[in-house]
Parts: sequence; structure tokens; C-alpha cells
Amino acid sequence: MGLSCWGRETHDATRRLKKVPMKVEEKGTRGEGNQLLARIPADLADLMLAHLEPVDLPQGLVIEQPGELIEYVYFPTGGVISIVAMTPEGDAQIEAGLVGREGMSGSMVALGTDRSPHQTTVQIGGSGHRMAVSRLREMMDNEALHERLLHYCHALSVQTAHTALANAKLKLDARLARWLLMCHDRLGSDEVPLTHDFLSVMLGVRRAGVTVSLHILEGQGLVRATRGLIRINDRAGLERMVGGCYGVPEAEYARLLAE
Amino acid sequence: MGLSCWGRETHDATRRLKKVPMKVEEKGTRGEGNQLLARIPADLADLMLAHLEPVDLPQGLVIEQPGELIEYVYFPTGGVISIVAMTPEGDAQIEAGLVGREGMSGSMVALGTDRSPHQTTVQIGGSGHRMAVSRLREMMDNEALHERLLHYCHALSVQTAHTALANAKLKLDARLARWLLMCHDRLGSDEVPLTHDFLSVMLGVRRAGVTVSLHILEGQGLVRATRGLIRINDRAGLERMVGGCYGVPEAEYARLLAE
DNA sequence: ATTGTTCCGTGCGAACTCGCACAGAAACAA
DNA sequence: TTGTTTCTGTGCGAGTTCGCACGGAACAAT
Repeated sequence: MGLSCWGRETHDATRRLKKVPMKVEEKGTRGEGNQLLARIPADLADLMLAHLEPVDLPQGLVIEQPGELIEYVYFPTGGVISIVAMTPEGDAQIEAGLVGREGMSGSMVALGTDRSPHQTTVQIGGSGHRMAVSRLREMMDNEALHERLLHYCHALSVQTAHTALANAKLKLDARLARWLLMCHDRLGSDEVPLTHDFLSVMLGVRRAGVTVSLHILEGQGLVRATRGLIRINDRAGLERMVGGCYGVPEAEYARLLAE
Repeated sequence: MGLSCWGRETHDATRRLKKVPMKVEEKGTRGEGNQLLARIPADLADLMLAHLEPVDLPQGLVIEQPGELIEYVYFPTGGVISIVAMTPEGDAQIEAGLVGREGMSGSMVALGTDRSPHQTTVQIGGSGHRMAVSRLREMMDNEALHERLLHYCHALSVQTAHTALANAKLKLDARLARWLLMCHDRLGSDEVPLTHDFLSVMLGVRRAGVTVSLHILEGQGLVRATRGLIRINDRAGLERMVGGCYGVPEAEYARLLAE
């Protein structure tokens, strides 16, 4: 399968550009569907919405490049964005964060900088809204909004810490299960449209390893995989398989942002 | 060696309480020595210093417990504090962040919350200053200070992300080398006073694995290990060994906070 | 229908780490 | 000094993942 290891081609943004199954859950033109936007302080809502622009998020789209200034932050309403930590040479990479409708890309803007050493791409196509960084900075004069975003930064960093934990202590099967759970949370669908190749890049392992591990999950009836698609059958079973390495960041998110 | 695996006893705060070799580099009673405190906005400096309390940081001291409200944040001037991500049951843990005189513990206060699911302990004894969380919150009304702390949060989260990268992609030798480098940065000394046991907990591996890996580093003349002490001989050699997996968080820190 | 591409299944030896277990060495306490 | 504890060095079989490599299956386009 050629250059399978890093799957660079499969990440190419130009592929599949108009094939992404658009989520039809857009409720009006509101920011609804994204949980950060859904709770904008009332006095800001109108202004905020005026500067939000609905966008398509095709699979493979590169949202941020390491070290490059970002222009927009994205609030997904569907699909999954992933934050990938990498060496400057790009010879090693690993997923450090997952973003879905519960969050935003470009969260470092809330921390006062407009670039980071990570790469951010759309893992699973979807849609959302974006806002110019300069606008967001103006909005953040509102302390309630700023704090909401900071809470999200905290939850995201807990997620990253537990990814470090999972990478160090879990076997591939369990890491895969954890990844599927996190994805499931964000998609609101039992179908995860990804190839083994993509997963292998996220988990930093061989593609063949993902294949084998998926078979293990299938053997226990937890998922059902077909070409380019993984269907989640038994969420509770997956959670059991991951043990305590799933759930902590999710609980932290709930504690701070569900209010 | 008994209960070596998690080394719980060795973490006990009651042991070695007065044996920590105090750093004598305290320059007056100022916050000097801690790089976050060193650059307090001028208009805040006096007020800030009034609420800082010098403290000893003995090895093993538990600074934060998962889920528990914190009362103080700590600005080390020497020694190393480590942030450990763990499962709720505590059956798996890994170091997710290292804090030295470049930073602070309890950085989540800057993000608007006063607890986290991580455990924070003193890895290498030293000293520093602490401030009540309530005070810090008042101080953060000053936007310049708040932004400085947020920048630090960003750098810390990049560090965590690269720890996830290292855990997934590096061999034990290289992970150990990376850890020693990060420690060296914070200690300002070539001597790292830690046992293999401690290191094995931080890296999430067997104690015996650390012993073997240290021998490899020694074999290349990079370090020299004696009982309870690792002396760093060839920093550049260590960096070479780690490759691109060291340096990115450090560069990010420098970009944002060295000004 | 044919061809080209992407994706998935499988096999095998090598490398790394694990879990367990024990012995020697160094520090410490009495 | 003696006894105890902590720390380090070593060995071995088992389990996991790697790197490589090939064949077959599903899909797309002509």
C-alpha cells in the first residue's frame, strides 16, 4: 500500500473535498450544536453570532500548522478535529488532543498566543463555525466568555495528560478502544468513518497493528469494522476494556462546562 | 526490594523532611530565582511580594491531590515539582508535567479552577514561595499578570503534549535522557539526586529497566550514576540521543516568557 | 469489463519491555 | 560492630510491538 506508514497522501486536503457527508443537524444558522457557543453570555450572544461564519470541515483539512500564525478558530458542530504534536522535523507525531462539538480549535488564543508547535487537522469531516482570531480577542474582554474558554483549555490539557498516560501504560487494544470512545462522544453517532491507516497515525503505531487490535475488539463484539468504517456496538464494553484510563478528562469537562 | 514498583513509601512526605540540601541561592527574600515572579508587572510587584511566603519544598511533599481543592500555588526557586496524571483508582500513573523555577504549581488557577484530577508532588527537594489561591485570584485582575500566567499554562500544555509524544514513540533510553534534560534545565546543576525507583515511577516503567537504560547512557559517557545520584556529563550528547523529541516545549517557553 | 488505487488481512523474525526473582553493595540505626 | 533497610545489578522466559513484505478485496474511473 505504498507510503502507508505516515499516510501522508490520505491526509491531503484536496482529496474528497466535496464528499463529506454534511451533518444535517444545523439548527438554523445559530452556533447551536457547539457546546461552547451554546452558552455564550447573554449580553454577548448577538455580537458573537455576527462574527461567526459557518464553514464546511472536510476530512483532511489542515487548520493549523506548527509555528504558523492562525487566522481563525473553529467551533465544530459535527466531525472531529485532532491536534497532533510533532517534532520540528516531522519524523515523529502523535495525537495530543481531540476536538469536537464540545470545544474549539485554536484554544491557545485564549491563553494569549496565536500560534503553537502543533498541527491541527480535520480527522472526520463535518461542519462548524469559525471566527477571526482578532474578533475573538475583542470578545474576550468579556470576562465570562474568557473564563469559559479557559475552562475549556483546562479540560483539553487534562485530556492531553491522560493521553500521555494511555500512551505509556495501555496496550494497543485498549488505546484503540479509548480513542474510539473519545470519538464516539464527539460524533454522536455509532459510526466512525476512518481507515486503519488514519488510526495508526493518531495512535503512533503500525497500520497492521490497528488491524489486529480491531479484530480483538470485534472478537469481543464491541465493534464491527468494515472498509473505512467502524461501527460501535458496545460502548460499555469498550469502557470496561480501557479501565480507568478513560473518563477523567470527560468528567473534568462536565464539571466545568456543563453547568 | 519490597514494594518497589510504585515506590509509595519513598514518596511519603514524612520521610527525609529535614535532610533536603537547601539551595543557598536565595537572593534576599525577593521572589528572585523564580522566573515567573522575576517579571511581575512593576505596579504589582510590591503587593505581590507582600503575599508571597517563602517555603521549604522537601522531597516527597504532596502539593496537590486529585480532585481536592488547593489552597496555595507554589513558585519554586530550586528543586523540581512533578505533575502526575493518574486513574481514579491510582492503578496507573505517569508524569505529565515538570515544574521548576521557570514556573509554578497550581497553574489551573489561572484557568479559573482550583482543583484538578492530577497529583502534584515535590520530586527533588528545594525551596520556593507560595501564595494563597484567593490572593492570586485577586492579583489576576491585573491583565498583564494574568496573561503571563496564561502563557505559562500554554507552555506547560505543550510540554505535556510532547510527553505524550515521547511516551508513544521513544525507547526507554531516550525517554530517560529527555527526562534528565528537562530536569537539568530546571535544576541549574549537573547533579540529579534521584533513585532509579523514583525515575521508574515518573517514566511508568520497571525499576530494572531504568537501571539498564542508565547503563546505556553511562556507556556512552553521557552521565555518571552513583547511588541515589545522577551526574550529567554531556548535555549535548543527551540531546542528540533524544532527537527532535526534546526542545519544542522549551522553545515555546522561551518564545512567550523570556521577553 | 478492465485497470488502477486504496484498503484490509496475514505471516515472520527482530527488538523492546515486562514480570518475577535474587544477590550484592551501600547507607543507616542502634 | 552488627543488624536492617534501601538501592543497584543481573538473569530469564513471556508478551507486545516493530519492520517488512505480500496477497486479496473493495472501490473508482474509464
